[in-house]
Amino acid sequence: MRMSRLFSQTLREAPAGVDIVSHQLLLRAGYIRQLGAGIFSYLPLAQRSLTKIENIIREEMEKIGGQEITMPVVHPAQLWKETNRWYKIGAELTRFTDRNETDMVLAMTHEEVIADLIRNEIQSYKQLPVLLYQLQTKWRDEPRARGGLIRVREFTMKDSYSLDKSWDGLDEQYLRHYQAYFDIYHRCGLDVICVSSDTGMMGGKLAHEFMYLTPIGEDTLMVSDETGYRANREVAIFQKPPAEAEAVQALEKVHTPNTKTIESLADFLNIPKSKTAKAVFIAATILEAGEEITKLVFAIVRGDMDLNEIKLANALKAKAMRAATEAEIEAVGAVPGFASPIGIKDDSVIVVVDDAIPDSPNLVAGANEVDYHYKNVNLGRDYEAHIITDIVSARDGDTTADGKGTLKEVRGVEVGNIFKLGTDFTEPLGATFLDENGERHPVIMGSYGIGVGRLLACVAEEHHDDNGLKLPMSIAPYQVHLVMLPGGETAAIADEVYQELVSAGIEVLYDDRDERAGVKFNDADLIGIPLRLTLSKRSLKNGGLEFKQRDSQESRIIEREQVVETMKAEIQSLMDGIKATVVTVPYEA
RNA sequence: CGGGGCGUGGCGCAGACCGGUAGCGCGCUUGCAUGGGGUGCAAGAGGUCGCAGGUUCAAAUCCUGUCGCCCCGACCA
Repeated sequence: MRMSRLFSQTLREAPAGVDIVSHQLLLRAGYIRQLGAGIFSYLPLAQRSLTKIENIIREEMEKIGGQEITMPVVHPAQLWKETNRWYKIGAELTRFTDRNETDMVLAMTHEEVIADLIRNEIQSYKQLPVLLYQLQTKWRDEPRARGGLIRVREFTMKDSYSLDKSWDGLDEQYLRHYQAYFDIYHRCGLDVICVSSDTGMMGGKLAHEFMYLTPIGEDTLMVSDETGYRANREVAIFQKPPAEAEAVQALEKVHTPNTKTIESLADFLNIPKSKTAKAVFIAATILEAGEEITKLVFAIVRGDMDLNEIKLANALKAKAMRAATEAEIEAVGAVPGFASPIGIKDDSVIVVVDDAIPDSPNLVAGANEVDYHYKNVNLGRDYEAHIITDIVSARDGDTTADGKGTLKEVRGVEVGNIFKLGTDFTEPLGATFLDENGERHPVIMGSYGIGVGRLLACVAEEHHDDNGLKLPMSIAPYQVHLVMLPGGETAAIADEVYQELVSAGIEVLYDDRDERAGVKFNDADLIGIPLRLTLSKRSLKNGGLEFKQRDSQESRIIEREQVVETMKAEIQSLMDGIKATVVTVPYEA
């Protein structure tokens, strides 16, 4: 490609308010342009990289038996109503009606359509297992897009769906995806870790997320170097520091003016926060006898710990949760700031207690009276719990659940996920098959996603320097950047070299513009093609073309006759280097 | 959805408090010079100041509303 014709311009300065490196560089290097919040156009350079990433994904999907299909972006809402997600999912699912006033949705994922497809296409166990995948546009109306391509509303996703007749079959396909995903990321030059995760809106039995570790990541992960434990904080388990054993004391009301927070309470009474009980009020939407109802939930955790809303939602099997309003809290007789389950008569309130509380005697808790708390509050004697389970978040420095290691808190960007869905979608949609004995069973399903644009953004985060991008050979838009510095015969010779390289099947970005050396070198650095050839009067005098890798300071002269062969070898060598990073990763459930 | 910020040529910004000819840098066009890390000189093109109302003799500037974008939080696979 001649740069004089390339539909792309580099920018000296990044647009205002762009502060994530990948976003800045992809904009400045002319890869992407923004249309709206979380909506981007991909210019030729980005498109070429994305296509390469997609092809890597295709290869790895085909390797594990995947067959590519394409499903629609617009779905009749009927399907989503059948699985209940029409009702469960909030505003991130975009709904509209067509000209006949039929409810429609914009695809945010494709489990419904897959299940619909197979309920019509699959009747027999002989047709299973199957693995279907697509690379397709998703629309998710995120509350807040951010970080350039890190979090967008419209994006291309590789989503695959495994279909099996047995749970063992699902396990196998899940495992194959696990390794295939590592291979995909490694081939793109990205190192990731795999963590246990919540199943969220997907439902299902088990899920893992693939995380690129970076401080700009939106997910908090708990990892242990000693034990290899890795989990999203949403679900991370840990060993809770035990409270000191002591005899149960008599309940005692104390005057505690202006102590609405745990900090102020602990300070006022001069006790550690671990001697207090914190009450958090949540309005949870729960399905009861097929009806959605909103219930007030008292979540009780020890004052030195933080409530984990995902764990709480899972404990309640809640569809949705929000902070309760003061009015709702007061309506059941509790007093915000001084609230606790003690003396609450309203039996519609669900009390969920963290499992550290039963072992923590004589806590200080609210007296449901302004400026008063109780001392020596004990679960069982002073109040009852409907549910006792783990509902607090692990934190940096906590002990692993097995007691053998320490948890470290790191940030990550989720570049992929894998879900064991089981029959969550196939059952409601009636996607069944007949087994060897003529018995009908729901197909067992798995769902696996990779965000393609986000992956590119993460690679850009990982591979850059102060001057610009340094994309890995496997996904760089071009393999060689040929820089012609005008003067004498250089343009004519460079034209020939360009043709020779292209004829040899090498992907070349050829800077044929009448620009100064500084402009060309700076643009080349920004765009980040891995190999650079410079052809100038000086290089010719020195015996040929100057060769430099984007990722290196050194350069050397290559005779013109050797250029094609040398480039082939250099490309191969970089590809071999990437290949060496593609390794088997042991699966840890 | 809560909090904060910002909308002025393609990009980055000033002008606004104190209403009166819309300005700077980069980029773009043309010419001359230059020619190995964003070159110099000169001449140009390009903006109904997000949009809609209002106040005023007069609005980029003041007021009201609205739309959009960014950041933090909530939320989210």
